[in-house]
Amino acid sequence: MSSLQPVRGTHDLMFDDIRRHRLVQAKFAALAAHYGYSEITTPIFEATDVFARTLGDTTDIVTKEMYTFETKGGESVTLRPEGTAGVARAFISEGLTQQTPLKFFYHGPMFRHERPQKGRQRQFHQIGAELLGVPGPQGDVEVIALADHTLRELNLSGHITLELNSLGDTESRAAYRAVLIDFLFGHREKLSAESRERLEKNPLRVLDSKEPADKEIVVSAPRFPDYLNQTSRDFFKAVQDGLNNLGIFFKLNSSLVRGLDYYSHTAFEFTTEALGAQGTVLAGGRYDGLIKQMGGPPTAGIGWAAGVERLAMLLSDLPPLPRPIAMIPVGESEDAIAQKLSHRLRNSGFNIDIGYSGNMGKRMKRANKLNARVALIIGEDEVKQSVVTVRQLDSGEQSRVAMADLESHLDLYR
RNA sequence: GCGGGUAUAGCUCAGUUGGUUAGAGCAUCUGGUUGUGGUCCAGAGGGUCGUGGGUUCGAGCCCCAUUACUCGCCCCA
Repeated sequence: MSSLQPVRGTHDLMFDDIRRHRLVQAKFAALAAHYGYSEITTPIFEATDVFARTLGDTTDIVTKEMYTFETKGGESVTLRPEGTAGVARAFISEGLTQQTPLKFFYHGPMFRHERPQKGRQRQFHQIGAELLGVPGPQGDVEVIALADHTLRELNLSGHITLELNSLGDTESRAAYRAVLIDFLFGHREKLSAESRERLEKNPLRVLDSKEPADKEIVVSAPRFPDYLNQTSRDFFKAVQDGLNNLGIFFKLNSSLVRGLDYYSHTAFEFTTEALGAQGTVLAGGRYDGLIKQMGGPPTAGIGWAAGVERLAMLLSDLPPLPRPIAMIPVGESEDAIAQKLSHRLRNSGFNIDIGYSGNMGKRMKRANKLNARVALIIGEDEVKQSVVTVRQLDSGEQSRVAMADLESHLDLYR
């Protein structure tokens, strides 16, 4: 056991792990393109303000989880803890504000300095989609449909449920916040220490406290839906109708609160029981105020992000790896011709594995381990007659094929 | 940041009340087969028992510290 470890909360991804990640990315990328979204890659770090000013001064992400450092020029930069702020920044700095509606999707690493846990790492990966400049509920419906479709495409919809809530517009939220604070203050003494702190920083969070004592109080708390104004109510209704129209099932959850400050109206989470404490697999919402807050023109926005590690853990079987054709020179004198033949076959689209050294037995073992379908054996005899011995590894049958005819003979295994 | 659990071979794990030279399976390598893999047989290599200290005649085992992993809290994808 080596003492050389990757930095806490980071992981090397290889073999099946990275294949799972690729599968998630590839299926999502294909589907997003199908919905008319185009890919965007924003920098992995941004000026610290991009995150600090938008995510909310009181959120844990900003107060204690950001990887922030100073550049040689004295500028404060931060490794991105999430994807939306960067896309919003690009929207403004690339002068795209006249080109709405815009539909973007992305994938890539994110960084948060938290205590690692199952499904939670300091460097982790997200896929996400953002729809900019669509203020109406059809935007919410489309974005949620893309999320739902992505999960279905990954065969995960079975053990995942969609939870839905509305945080209302600014006016509704302010109104509710006021009565909620009022109510909670009345029960201040009975609240848990954590919730008393939440009361100061982010009162809505008290609603999904897991403390039994808190839960008891929360049951009789004023309910968010009752404080939505007519506009917010109509909007939420339209989103629900839209989802019903598409046959997408959801569960209303009035205590669902998104962590980041920039959300309004629709908030949603796809959750599972299968990942312990990290049940949220995909989450998002509407953020109509964000672009303006960052200095752009008022622009509606809605989007979501999903944790690739969490999705990857839920995937069942990976598709099998392609079976290569093993090129096996019998001795050193056949190396050159084997290499030349491999090159020719690779150029015609065949998947060729050529062992780098070892006697024939070793190379056959390697071919077997790689699950090769066919071995191409080239020895002195074969070279003399310009043929190759083609051995089917599953059946053990073998025959000789003229080198010139190899491509057409192997066509089955392309 | 707070709490619980774990740490023995490349991997998964045994290791009795503290007692000789720390084991198994899988994997790797060699040979049986110098032009034929998978199965089989025989053999080999591989360990500062996470790290540092302590108790003891004696520590993989007990105690303390520390690090990593892991699960939960907080928070979040």
